[in-house]
Amino acid sequence: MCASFRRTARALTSFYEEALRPTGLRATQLTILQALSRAGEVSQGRLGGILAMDSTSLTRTLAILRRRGWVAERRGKDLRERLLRLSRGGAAKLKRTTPVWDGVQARLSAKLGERGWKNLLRLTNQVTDLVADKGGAL
Amino acid sequence: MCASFRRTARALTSFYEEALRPTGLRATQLTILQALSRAGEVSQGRLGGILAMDSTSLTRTLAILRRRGWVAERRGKDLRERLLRLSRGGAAKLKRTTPVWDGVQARLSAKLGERGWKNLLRLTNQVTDLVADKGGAL
DNA sequence: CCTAGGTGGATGTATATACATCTATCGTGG
DNA sequence: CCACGATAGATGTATATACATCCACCTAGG
Repeated sequence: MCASFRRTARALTSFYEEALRPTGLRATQLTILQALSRAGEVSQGRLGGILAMDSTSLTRTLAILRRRGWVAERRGKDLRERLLRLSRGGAAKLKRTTPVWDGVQARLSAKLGERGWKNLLRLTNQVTDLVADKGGAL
Repeated sequence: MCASFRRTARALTSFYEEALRPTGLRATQLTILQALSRAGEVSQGRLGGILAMDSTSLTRTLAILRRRGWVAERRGKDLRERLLRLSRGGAAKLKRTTPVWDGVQARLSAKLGERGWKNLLRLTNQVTDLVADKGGAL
């Protein structure tokens, strides 16, 4: 099951990234911008929870996104925390990229069918919840 | 969809690797040994096709597996090709690891149900086939 | 106030993965 | 046989990702 999911994730990533290439955003980076757009200002740890990802893994990816000016961070009352949010430039980038992303999804959705698409999203989220303790749907 | 699959793949990988840790095999490495066990002697490019993975990405992972003595390679008639196969040590390692792997899968299968499990495998393979040109079910 | 244990991230290290590019080799038309 | 375009991997570079460990900071008990 793990191998099947990893394999499909590779295939899907390749499919999405081919379309996203002209935008200069990697699939993972777009995902983070989308998550921040929905979540508002969140700590790095909380973002890791949302993405079912080790929060320390985010340190490097976020460094890239900050360098490019798409993500801003500040200290909260708890000085250990990094509160992350989409910067103005990040919001603009996300807005410009969304049509491309919609296009890929539409092409895939056409192959899977509306019902298959929704079913698959539901199932993958269910599996994530089953094996990850912390949750918070993407 | 890409983000959902990547997210679930991360969660599943973490779930499997926690169980596999005592064996010293990473999930990806186990997958390659299993693939070689089923496929017999194959070229690197063919293995990449089976795993829906860029064949040049395999160069590094295979180097690790060869260093550990689990995978053997030889030149074929076509001197550009690397023909890969499970070494004797690799077969032994795979055999020792399989019970652990079975255990994880059983635990997950118990949560998903036999029917849900098979359904999910079928769907993921279907998606892979839809977005990847080359195939060959895992 | 002060200390002890806990928590949020940063950093070191290892693996996973892709793509562009390079090299060796292959097969074919001349 | 030979030059040329095609193919299999190797290599350079960048990102994605995890875990162990470290440091700073927090919180609660004394």
